[in-house]
Amino acid sequence: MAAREKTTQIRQHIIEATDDLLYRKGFNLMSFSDIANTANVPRGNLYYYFKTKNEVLDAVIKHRLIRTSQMLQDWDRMLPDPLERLKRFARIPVNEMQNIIQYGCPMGSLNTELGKVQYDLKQLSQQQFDVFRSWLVRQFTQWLPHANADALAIHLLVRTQGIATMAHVYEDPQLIEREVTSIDHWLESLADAS
Amino acid sequence: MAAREKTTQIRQHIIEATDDLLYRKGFNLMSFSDIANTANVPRGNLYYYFKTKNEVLDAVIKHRLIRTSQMLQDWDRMLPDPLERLKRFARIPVNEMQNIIQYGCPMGSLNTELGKVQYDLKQLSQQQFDVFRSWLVRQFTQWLPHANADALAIHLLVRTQGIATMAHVYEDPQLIEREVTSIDHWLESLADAS
DNA sequence: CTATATGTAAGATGATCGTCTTAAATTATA
DNA sequence: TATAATTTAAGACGATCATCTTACATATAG
Repeated sequence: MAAREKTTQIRQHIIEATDDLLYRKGFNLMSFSDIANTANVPRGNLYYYFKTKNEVLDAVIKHRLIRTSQMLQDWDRMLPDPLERLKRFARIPVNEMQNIIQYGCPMGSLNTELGKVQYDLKQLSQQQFDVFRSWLVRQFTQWLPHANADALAIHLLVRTQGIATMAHVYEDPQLIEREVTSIDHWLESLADAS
Repeated sequence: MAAREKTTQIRQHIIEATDDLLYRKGFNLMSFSDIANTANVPRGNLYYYFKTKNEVLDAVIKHRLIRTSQMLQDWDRMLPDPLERLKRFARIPVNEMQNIIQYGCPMGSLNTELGKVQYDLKQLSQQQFDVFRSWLVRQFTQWLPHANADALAIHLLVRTQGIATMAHVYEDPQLIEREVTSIDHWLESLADAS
């Protein structure tokens, strides 16, 4: 294999390993040594790929943005109906139940952590929400042209974030089921109202 | 002043200063030196009052529990109607707008932070939610005896936590206003339904 | 007043942090 | 194959962390 290729591959491997580590440990408790161990790269060598810890975070979030965009594109292709797409979004907490109960939402928990002291890094985590927000706005606009699509999108994000936080607090799977069902009913009531 | 009294007073002063610091910095980035500086107590002396950082956290959360209980008792005294009490609860994000936009919810952000790695400390932060949860259940039970009071209480907690998280993400005061109004409408719709 | 308990203040300790240097090993290029 | 560029791997660096010891000051009690 060409060396250039191998380098890119290792870099990608580090990013993906760190993605998981960041979710499970949080940014402040995730050390350079942790990253090196998890990715099976010598600590000194890690510096060759990323000069600072912030650079790793930047790469991980950029990777997340791509992954999310691809997922949403897949949904656009698979699900022709905007309502079905919105319901698919609302089901994320159900599908990711175990992780959410144990670690909360990957986006929400990161933003909450960075937003306190590392204000400069917070805008990075905000971008993760932007991808979902603009996608949700498109779905609502397409579905209900005369509604306030952005307010509806934010409302959905509010409720899913609340579900993740509270499910994490009480480690309660049923809480997720109940609240997601409630979101479904809300979505359906929107159709009736228009 | 008697020495015993003075000691208790200093201890209390440390707790209250740390309460604020914990909220603004988070647990992991709040060092013993930070606590000492904020409370104006020499670092070495701090150890006399609290043997470990976890002990400080324990004291701060116990202090929060008392403060919250007293606040809810005040509401019980001031507001005779359970619906008014629930609306008062829902207005917390409006009253604490600036803090929430800048630092998120003190309870939610702490639980999210501790829940990842320091699982042993997570149950401490969970207690903060228990106080609100049981109080909310009492209000709903009193107001709507035939409803699932716990599910309604959790739903309210979900939405307020979601508001705090998203208002913090987008630093958006209007988001709070809009979502709290939406909660008010939801509460009123419960009265109509029964 | 004296002795004992309580409170204060500074600094030591070892571990770990993010960052950086450097020299050897490997690979690409000519 | 010889030379240059890239990659690897180990360890040094100063800073800061939570924790602990110790010597000293003050207050309490007999």
